[in-house]
Amino acid sequence: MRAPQDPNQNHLLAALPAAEFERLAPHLEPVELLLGDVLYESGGLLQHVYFPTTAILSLHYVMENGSSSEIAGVGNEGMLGISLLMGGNTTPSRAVVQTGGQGYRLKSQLMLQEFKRAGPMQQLMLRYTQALITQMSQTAACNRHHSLVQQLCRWLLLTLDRMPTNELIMTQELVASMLGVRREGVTEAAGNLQQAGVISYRRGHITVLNRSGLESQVCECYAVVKKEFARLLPEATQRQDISRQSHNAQPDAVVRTSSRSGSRK
Amino acid sequence: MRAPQDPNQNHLLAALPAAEFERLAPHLEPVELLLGDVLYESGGLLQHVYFPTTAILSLHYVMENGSSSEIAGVGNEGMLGISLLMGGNTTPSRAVVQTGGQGYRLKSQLMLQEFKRAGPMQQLMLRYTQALITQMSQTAACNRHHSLVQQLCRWLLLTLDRMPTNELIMTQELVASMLGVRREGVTEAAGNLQQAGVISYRRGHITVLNRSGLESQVCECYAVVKKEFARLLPEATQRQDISRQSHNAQPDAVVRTSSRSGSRK
DNA sequence: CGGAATATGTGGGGCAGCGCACATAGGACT
DNA sequence: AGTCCTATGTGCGCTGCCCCACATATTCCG
Repeated sequence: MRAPQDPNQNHLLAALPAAEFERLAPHLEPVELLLGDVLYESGGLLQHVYFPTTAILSLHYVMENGSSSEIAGVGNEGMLGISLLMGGNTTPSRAVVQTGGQGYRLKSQLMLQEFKRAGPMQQLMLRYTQALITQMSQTAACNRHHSLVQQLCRWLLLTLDRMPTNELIMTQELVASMLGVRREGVTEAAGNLQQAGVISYRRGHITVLNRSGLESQVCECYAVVKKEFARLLPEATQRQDISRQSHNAQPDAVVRTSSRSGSRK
Repeated sequence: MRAPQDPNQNHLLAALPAAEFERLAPHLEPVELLLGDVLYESGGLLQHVYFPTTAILSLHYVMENGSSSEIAGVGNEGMLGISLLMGGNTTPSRAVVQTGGQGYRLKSQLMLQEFKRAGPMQQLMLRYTQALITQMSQTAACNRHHSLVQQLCRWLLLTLDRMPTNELIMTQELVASMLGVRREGVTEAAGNLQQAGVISYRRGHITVLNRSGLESQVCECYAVVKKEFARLLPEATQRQDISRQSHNAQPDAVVRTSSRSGSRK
């Protein structure tokens, strides 16, 4: 149904030296990730870690009163499940699929084994962790100091960077829950951007028409995060045209994630 | 001038197995940390990591427009300089002394060496990193969803837990810059708490009179962070009365931190 | 003891985002 | 074509926090 994927589409996997990659490749299990799938529940056990290729995942904090905010996003530049490596077997945050697509998953056990070799994989994961921390910190400060429009621009740009196209499949309601604001607020902010000719949207679709328009309105937070990623993960940031040939370009069987409890609402 | 300190006053150091502790102990350098000292500048090189005993440190993000927010605090339960271990040689955040006191520092080189043994120290530090991430995430969500008073309570409780007394040496101006809000906002919020008999303050001093009063007004974020610390670092959370006897209870020479550029404003 | 510096109190006006209650419109399904 | 569900637009009053300006109080220090 979908185009076959390649592990090298994930920048972290692509950045691994051949030896490490070979060791893991047979265990990388291609998965189809559907919008709204809940990959980790807050406090739940981590059975797998995920390497998105075309999908985008999102780490959320859900508050007692039901409102929530995105803490960080994970696309093809990263991995979901860092807290496994940090030694907790559970995450305190919830992980959901923000943009449907594909990815690979790996059993926690195997990932942990590889990490504990204290080799290139560990190096890479630690640097990725640092980048993630930067993203979270910046989000915290941005939540405090910047306007909704600025934050929307930041979020759009970060998402756009993880997408092959410039069209997001995304309702304003969903965007609102990412940013932790009211839906009406997003309607208004998106309206502004549309009037300015920067984006256009219709029922569940947002198309970015003019990227530099976003960049002119975004707060500094976007650039800070991008720069830190580039600094910490140069191998994973640059294009990987010259990288390894695909291994299992034709995945044997695509596994669907089981828990789809969050598909609606 | 001050009471001599003991490395075991820092919970992370106290949680180290004897072998690791012995290896590091000779290199732990006692330092006096003064209110306002800047230990790391954003983007600067990390020369040392710090283990506070009686001091409290604070990680800040400073925005382009000059406003700032605390991202996380580090007291005797933790260590400053995690990003060294994650592989960046620099921090993106600024670290300042929030409450004057004592601590130990260790040359980055040595810390890194110990970390790379992939032994108990690495385990401990990774778990601490996870706890720190939780704190940052919770801060991000809290900034979005909770009121100033709630956040003030959270901040007071977290700080109190790191203090031997219940009196903070702290102006409202400083608290405001921690929370990333206006000074007047803090005045108002603190006024509420004072009227409720929960705290009392005078020019630069805040005394907590009724801890449970704070707990009744605080948002969930406080408990979440505490719980996660307890889960991840049980050795470092429980009392350490039974731990090792002090090694250099009488520090040979107390070093003062050099960069004191931030002592005022 | 008197003055300067700093910390805190107070008030007015403004605005961004909230909560609520609807009105409208797009798209899917029959 | 009609129906229903969901997504989006809009208006209102409200509140929390902002910005600015200034009044007072405390402490330090010469």
